[in-house]
Amino acid sequence: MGQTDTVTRILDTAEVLFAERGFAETSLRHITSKAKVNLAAVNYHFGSKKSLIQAVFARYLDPFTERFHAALDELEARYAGGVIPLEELLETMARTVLEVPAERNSLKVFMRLLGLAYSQAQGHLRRYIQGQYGGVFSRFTELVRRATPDLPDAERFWRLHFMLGTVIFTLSGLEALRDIAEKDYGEQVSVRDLVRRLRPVVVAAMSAPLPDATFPAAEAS
Amino acid sequence: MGQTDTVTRILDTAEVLFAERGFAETSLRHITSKAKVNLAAVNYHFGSKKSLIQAVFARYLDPFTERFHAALDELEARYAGGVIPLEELLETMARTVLEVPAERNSLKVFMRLLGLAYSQAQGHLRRYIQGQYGGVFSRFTELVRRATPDLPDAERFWRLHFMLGTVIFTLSGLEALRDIAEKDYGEQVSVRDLVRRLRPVVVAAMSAPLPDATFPAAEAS
DNA sequence: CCTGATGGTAAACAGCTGTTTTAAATTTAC
DNA sequence: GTAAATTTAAAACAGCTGTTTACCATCAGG
Repeated sequence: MGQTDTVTRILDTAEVLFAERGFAETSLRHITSKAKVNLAAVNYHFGSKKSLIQAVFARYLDPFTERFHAALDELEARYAGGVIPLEELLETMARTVLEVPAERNSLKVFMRLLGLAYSQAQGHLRRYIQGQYGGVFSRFTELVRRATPDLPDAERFWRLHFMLGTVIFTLSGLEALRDIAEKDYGEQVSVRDLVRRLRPVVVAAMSAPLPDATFPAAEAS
Repeated sequence: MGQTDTVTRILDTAEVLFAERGFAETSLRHITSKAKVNLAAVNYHFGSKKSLIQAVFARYLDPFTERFHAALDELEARYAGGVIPLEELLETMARTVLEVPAERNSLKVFMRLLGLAYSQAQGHLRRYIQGQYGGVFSRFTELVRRATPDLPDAERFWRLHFMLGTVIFTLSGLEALRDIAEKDYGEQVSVRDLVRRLRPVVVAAMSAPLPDATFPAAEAS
């Protein structure tokens, strides 16, 4: 192997470029030239560009799911079959999300990738992620369900996705927002600071009053 | 002119394809063939693909800004220099956002485009939108500032973006989420329904308690 | 020393991209 | 009716895309 493994050099370069420019806008030639690797190496090691994209995600999501499962195990044990409070669940998820990329100083990249996974059409990616990592998410939502028994199922579903949107949108567009914030308020914004600000907002959103019932005979839409 | 203007036929087709697949993934040939228009017509009428993308946005954002300015005028007149309540401001914004594409039944497209404008790197687009339509947004945030005098400026800034994330993320990924929701809860979800669910969440989030102050000597990050 | 992998390289492939060019058709103005 | 200006049409352009091919290096086991 070279000074660093060719495979990891490709992954390291690819994830940064993907995060910066998106998948379609990042060519294999751009990746390989920046990684100082031969063009064919990508297809040799990964088979295709699609698989490379999935590999980039797997390198984050595999450790994430493992740690998250472990953290939930620990939590369930601590509460011994009782109900785990919502704050505790959210806190645990946030901590795990931050832990994984922290080791490589790449939270920004990780979040941006998550955002792309949602926004870019890339059907194969959503299917891959859903199939590979849908399990942890189900486990988490089930625990959230027990923590918020008053919330109708549909309402909880939507609110969870609202908050997912908040977090991914904010942290993935962080670069741009940070620039504006600093210009307007001269304030240095760290991720840690943002998470601190996010917490009360997410909690308040999840415990907001239920919406007024719609009149059953409202016009169709 | 043909049965319908060539220019509008291009725009109609382009916005749908852009919304479905993103900008880079949508070729001019795809657009023109589906619009039954000659390939060169795009470059003839719009000059370039970039300009076509901007034109697609302008067709939504121009009427939006006009109406939104008018609605804010009306609101300021009604409250005669006094403070406009936050709920009123949010309500007005929501109403205007829904009004514009309602005439063409293309809210889904509009939201998806907004999401793309944020998530796709496309530097020129963000610059164009910021330069062309930054004004209304500034006016709106200033009114929000007066409506929430207790909120520190930075906190308000971030919360507004949190909520922007929630709305854009949800409504732009609506297709996918709708599929999941229907499968899981057998529920038909209309945009109107979603907006109804969003309202209490957004209000609660904006009025959430302030986060605990960080200890000044916390470790850097 | 030969054999057979394994990892890496350069070149070529077919296909699609946005854009331009050239020519024909159509509309408008006088 | 003729001339000028728009608009459409088809073809060609250069450039980039992901992928494949054929070839070379390195090195282990026999």
